[in-house]
Amino acid sequence: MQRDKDFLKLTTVLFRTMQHVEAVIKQDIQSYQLNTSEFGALELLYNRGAQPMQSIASRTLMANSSMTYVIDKLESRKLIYRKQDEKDKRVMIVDLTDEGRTFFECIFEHHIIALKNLYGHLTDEELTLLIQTLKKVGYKAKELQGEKS
Amino acid sequence: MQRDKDFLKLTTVLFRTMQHVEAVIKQDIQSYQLNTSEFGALELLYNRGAQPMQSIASRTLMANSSMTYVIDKLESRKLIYRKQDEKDKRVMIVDLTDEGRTFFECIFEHHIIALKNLYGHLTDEELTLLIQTLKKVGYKAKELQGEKS
DNA sequence: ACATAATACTTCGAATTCGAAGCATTATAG
DNA sequence: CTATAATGCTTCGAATTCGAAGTATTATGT
Repeated sequence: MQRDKDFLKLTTVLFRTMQHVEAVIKQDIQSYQLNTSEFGALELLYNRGAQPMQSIASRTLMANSSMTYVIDKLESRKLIYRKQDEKDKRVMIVDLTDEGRTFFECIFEHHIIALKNLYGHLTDEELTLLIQTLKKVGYKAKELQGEKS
Repeated sequence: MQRDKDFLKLTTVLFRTMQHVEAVIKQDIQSYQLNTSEFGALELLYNRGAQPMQSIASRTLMANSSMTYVIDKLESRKLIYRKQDEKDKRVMIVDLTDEGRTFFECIFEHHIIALKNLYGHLTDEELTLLIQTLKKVGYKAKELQGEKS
């Protein structure tokens, strides 16, 4: 059946494309001495303000335990800081330092240029439709995730 | 600029979707006691026959050193075997054992069903266009990869 | 109010991936 | 033909990620 073959094809193309896209983005982000997880955390804090660990982890789709590792590294570079929540002492609030904010603003412009190089050849229609269809696949995948065998 | 925002959006959607898709596919493949790298190697050997290490690594987009690790594990389970190339003694040829071939045939059908659940709600047009546009992005990313900052 | 459960984060050990260095073999330059 | 370079694979150590267990705090049921 042709459709079955297309499903296999899509899987292959998805993995291959992601591999290459990740490499390009990683290369860009590495030039700022960050990895993608660290960049993701900074971006989130920059755009949405201070967050509990938990919320950073869930929004960046990482395990809590991994987030501790990522935040530790950013904290040791003074780009962010932790403070205990006043109301709930279990919660650690993470926020950008002034240094971290300045740093992120500086690299973000460069990052946009890298994305333009990567996606700039797509037409508006391709771009819109790609986002839309990927979302559709993503929703279904997320839906399937919760289930058991 | 709207297009810049769409580039950011595409990046987010791409990573999020991949995260979920990978989780679903990993979940399926894990039920056969394999991980995606192992599955990828088996699939390649099944579809294209015996291969040198090198060629498995490059086709699955993995580092040679990682491939040694993956092939070691599959070999210890007797699903594949290594043999030295006659003509060039540096080269190790990898091939499925009979047991490995039977095993892969058995799991492959199940795998297709998992993919149907994942992608089955896409129309033919969406499927075709998604593959096509992803390829376009992938080619560009691959092209950019070779370059230096 | 108190025992129990739930929650938030961290620590720990394991798995997977990579790059650099090492080893053996083959190709190449002179 | 021989020294040197290139190639193919493996070994090693480091980085990153996860899940399970541990700790501290808060919420809940009775």
